[in-house]
Amino acid sequence: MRTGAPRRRRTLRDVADAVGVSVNTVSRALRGESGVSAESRETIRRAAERLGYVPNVHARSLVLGGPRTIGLVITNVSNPFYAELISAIEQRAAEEGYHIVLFLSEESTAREQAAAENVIRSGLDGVIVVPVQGETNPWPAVERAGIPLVVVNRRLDDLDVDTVATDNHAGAYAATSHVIAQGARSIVMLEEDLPITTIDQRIQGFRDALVDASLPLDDRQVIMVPTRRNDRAALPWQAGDAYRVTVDLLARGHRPDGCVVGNDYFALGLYRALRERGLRCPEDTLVVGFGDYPFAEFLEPPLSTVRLPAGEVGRAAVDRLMHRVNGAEPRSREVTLVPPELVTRRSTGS
Amino acid sequence: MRTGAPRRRRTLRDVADAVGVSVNTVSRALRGESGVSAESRETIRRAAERLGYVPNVHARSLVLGGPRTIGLVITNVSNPFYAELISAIEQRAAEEGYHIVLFLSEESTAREQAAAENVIRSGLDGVIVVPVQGETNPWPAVERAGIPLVVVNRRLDDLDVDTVATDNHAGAYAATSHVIAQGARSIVMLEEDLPITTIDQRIQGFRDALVDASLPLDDRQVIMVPTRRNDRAALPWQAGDAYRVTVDLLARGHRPDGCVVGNDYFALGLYRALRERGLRCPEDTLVVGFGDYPFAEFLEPPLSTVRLPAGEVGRAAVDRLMHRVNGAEPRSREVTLVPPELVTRRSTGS
DNA sequence: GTGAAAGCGCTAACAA
DNA sequence: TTGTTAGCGCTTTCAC
Repeated sequence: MRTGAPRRRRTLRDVADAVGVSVNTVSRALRGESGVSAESRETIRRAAERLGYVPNVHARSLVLGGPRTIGLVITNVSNPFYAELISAIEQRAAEEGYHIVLFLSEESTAREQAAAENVIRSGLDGVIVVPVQGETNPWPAVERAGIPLVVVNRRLDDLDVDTVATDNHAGAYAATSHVIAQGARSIVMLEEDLPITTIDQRIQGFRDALVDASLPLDDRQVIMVPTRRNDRAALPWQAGDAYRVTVDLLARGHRPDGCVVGNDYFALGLYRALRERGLRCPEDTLVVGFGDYPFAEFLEPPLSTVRLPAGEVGRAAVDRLMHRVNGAEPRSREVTLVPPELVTRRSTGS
Repeated sequence: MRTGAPRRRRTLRDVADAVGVSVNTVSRALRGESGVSAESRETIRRAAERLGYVPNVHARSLVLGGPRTIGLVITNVSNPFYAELISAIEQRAAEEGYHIVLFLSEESTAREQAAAENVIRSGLDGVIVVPVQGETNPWPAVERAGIPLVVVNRRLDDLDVDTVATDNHAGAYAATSHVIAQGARSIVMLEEDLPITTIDQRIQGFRDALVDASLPLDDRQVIMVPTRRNDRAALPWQAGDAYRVTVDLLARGHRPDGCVVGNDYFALGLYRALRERGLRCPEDTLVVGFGDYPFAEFLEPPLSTVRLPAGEVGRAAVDRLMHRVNGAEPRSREVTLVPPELVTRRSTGS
């Protein structure tokens, strides 16, 4: 039980006064610099301890230059893609001597807005962001505040900004072409119902592959799985929602012989729905996922999927940001597109 | 192509001199405060822009008090448990007005050491850490530097420190008792070969459950899956390694009728090994996992598993840390144990 | 070995 | 509306 007013934080001055030496001496003593008698050093140390002296980082940073810090604004950590992305970014940034301040937007524009404000207020040296792409776009303001920005994994078309992303169109095109090559003719695509460029581009890749193969294209072939990202932080519902959508599809009499799904969680739900209807994969329906999540290879049947280059994307984003943080040309925005890789397994008959 | 020496960073002073007003006026103009004529404001803005003036955060922080920041040192983001933990911690910390600086140790003592040094150097307000528990333990030094510390998910027995963890013993005990209740008599446990308390305690829980059920206990019932965390950041090898270990086990003629595995990835490998041998789950062998990873419910058969309270643990850790950061009793360490929850599904015959 | 003084770049009181 | 004066808490000359 401590009493009294929440007293002012102790400073070097307080310690100095208590011991009866100068501020300078205390500073050097506490930092272990030479040029202080062993005796006074001890006295000072003890006084500091007793008073509960804690150095003021901001004052020190002002003189010495504080740690360099970049913000990382991610929508969701539970997505294995982002997990790998974070890991790569943290590692590369650490190599460059930068700290990472993590903000989670959870696909909410409000939280994204708050993150952007914090980035500006804290004056971070730069920021890497996976934008929510909702009604609002707080990132131009960050650019205007002079904070270098790199957008990752999604495109911000209304903002002329450095971007590093997966080539989702190519990924979806390759996946779709693959199931066509394996004999599928009636193909559906399942995508999460999020208004983001990532998904737009995948849908386009799907369509282009069908068209290029001279297969008929019907809008109903692209099925949107309602998103729930706004409700929950984690994503465990993804498999369940894909399951329900697929059950519904099958109940209406559809019998696709090929399925391209927007992420590997969806494939889990799809597998279950197919099993329950007595449909076999790959005999009756080929399935290809997106992400190559750690479980994909161990499903029954092992899941063909588009492996996303999360590590590469992350490292490229840091490199790009470092470039600008270190004062390189203020105006030369570029878009880096990293190609994904199709991994074929038994779910597509390989 | 820019020439000349890497010139000093611009300050308010520079802008003020350029325009011919006082530093103060520039400050207020740039911050959009009232009490500056629209005219000079524009002039000042333009001059600042032209000179490439960027405010010095450290100086501002010194005056205003910078953002409060806590460090979060995690071993691995690819583990869904940690993903949820990070999410919960970030959210709760944000509510309290704190930023999160993320350090990834990847189960490497070297990186953990570096993280600890950075925490001290940066003078963070506090730190939440999942310790590596290797040869070295850099955390006492952090405590000594006066930085409040909360250990999460593992116990640091040689350090008297606030700890928030899952009750792993209880989880393993419950899981094991459950498969016993479901009829298993010859039970094995698969655990990752990491020298951490988490795993020690689970093994103990497993043993205690067997003993309490008067079942024979043999050291070979606990099978260690070699870890590879030191090589790779992500964890996609976990399923594969568990697979190999299980194949080996079955090849040696063992036929356990119950398996308790240390994480749900292991269950994936186990499932495959059983399938290949023509063993059925749950008919021939009951399986229970740890983690309730997002895919667990959608495996075939759906996986019984111990759901870990990652969110609760994370929030409790932040609360505990806030307590100390806000200057509460310096010496009253406590260990909070959050109970996990057994989720029974068809893999144990439910 | 120690202290006095200056200054890091900014904001805030108070004058003018 | 603007400028002057004081710090914020620390490190760093440079005397003594």
